[in-house]
Amino acid sequence: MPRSATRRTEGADIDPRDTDLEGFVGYNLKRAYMIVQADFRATLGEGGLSPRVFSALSVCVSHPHITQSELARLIGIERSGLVAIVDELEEKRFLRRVPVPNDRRVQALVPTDAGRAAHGEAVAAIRAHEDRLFADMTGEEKQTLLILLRKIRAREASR
Amino acid sequence: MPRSATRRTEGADIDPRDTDLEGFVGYNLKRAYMIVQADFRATLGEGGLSPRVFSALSVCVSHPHITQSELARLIGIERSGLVAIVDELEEKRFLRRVPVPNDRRVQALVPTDAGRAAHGEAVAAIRAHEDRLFADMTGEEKQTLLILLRKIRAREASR
DNA sequence: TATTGTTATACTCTATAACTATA
DNA sequence: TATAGTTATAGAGTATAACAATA
Repeated sequence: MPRSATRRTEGADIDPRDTDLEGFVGYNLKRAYMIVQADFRATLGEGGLSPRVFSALSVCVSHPHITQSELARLIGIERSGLVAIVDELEEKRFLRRVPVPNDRRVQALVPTDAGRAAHGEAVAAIRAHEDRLFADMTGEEKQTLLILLRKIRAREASR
Repeated sequence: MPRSATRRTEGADIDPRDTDLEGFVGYNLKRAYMIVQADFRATLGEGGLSPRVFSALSVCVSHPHITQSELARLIGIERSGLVAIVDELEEKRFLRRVPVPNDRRVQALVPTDAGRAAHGEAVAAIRAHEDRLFADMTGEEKQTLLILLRKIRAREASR
């Protein structure tokens, strides 16, 4: 059956592959990202950490006493956008803003015990979520994907 | 110089690789996506098509007389969200909402000559943008990336 | 009853600009 | 003059729920 016969208002047999859209990395990147972040949120649940809040907590755990400006740069957002994130983490008692003696402008971010525990649990949940979501990919494929995504990210460093 | 000596409020020598964050596909996906979509917008400029508007136009050009519901499903957004997109494309005279004889509920989307022309120009600009952005990747790497991203997208079909 | 297009609404994420207090 | 944190604000993008018209 020629496609032209069923093209109008039919749609059921439309092959998404024949749009030039499907050939673009950007489009596929967005669709994949939407799926992963939706599943991330579903995994961590209603009161759970959002992707960006988890990212911030994760860096604070790895780099205690990091400043907000450094953290913002590291996770790729503006300083102003970080305020609400740190507010949320501080309200949850997952970290504290600690004054720094030598420079009274900055406030170092220090994870609490509860923060480290919550981080550990989140990491476990997210590992399970990614294992589930990428179950049809081999370990090598996942590694290749990481390498290629980091290659795109490397473009950002030069800005 | 051991890292512990420079850990506090220094930050200049923090290696982003040593956060567990960097090991997650989701995080790398997001960072890469942010870079690509920002460059997309910069490429198409102020009055230019946004990613989602381009996507909609692209599918309309490939599948003239597609309905809004079909289009929404194809590009992975809600019907309600498509209204503003189609409004914008119709205001720009890039497509028209055309009544369908057999079913007066639906309105088929038909690209205009101007719409097809604008689409062609956008495709050329986006190809150049991706060629530039992924200049350090081989053709094979780009192909691999597309395949892996589509593998993630395949998860969505089962919902 | 179900579907199409639509509106109203809210939420998340991000960015810009301007402020303050420090340096 | 410059920087850290902050506030105010606006703009994308998305989703949910409800509605009228039509099937």
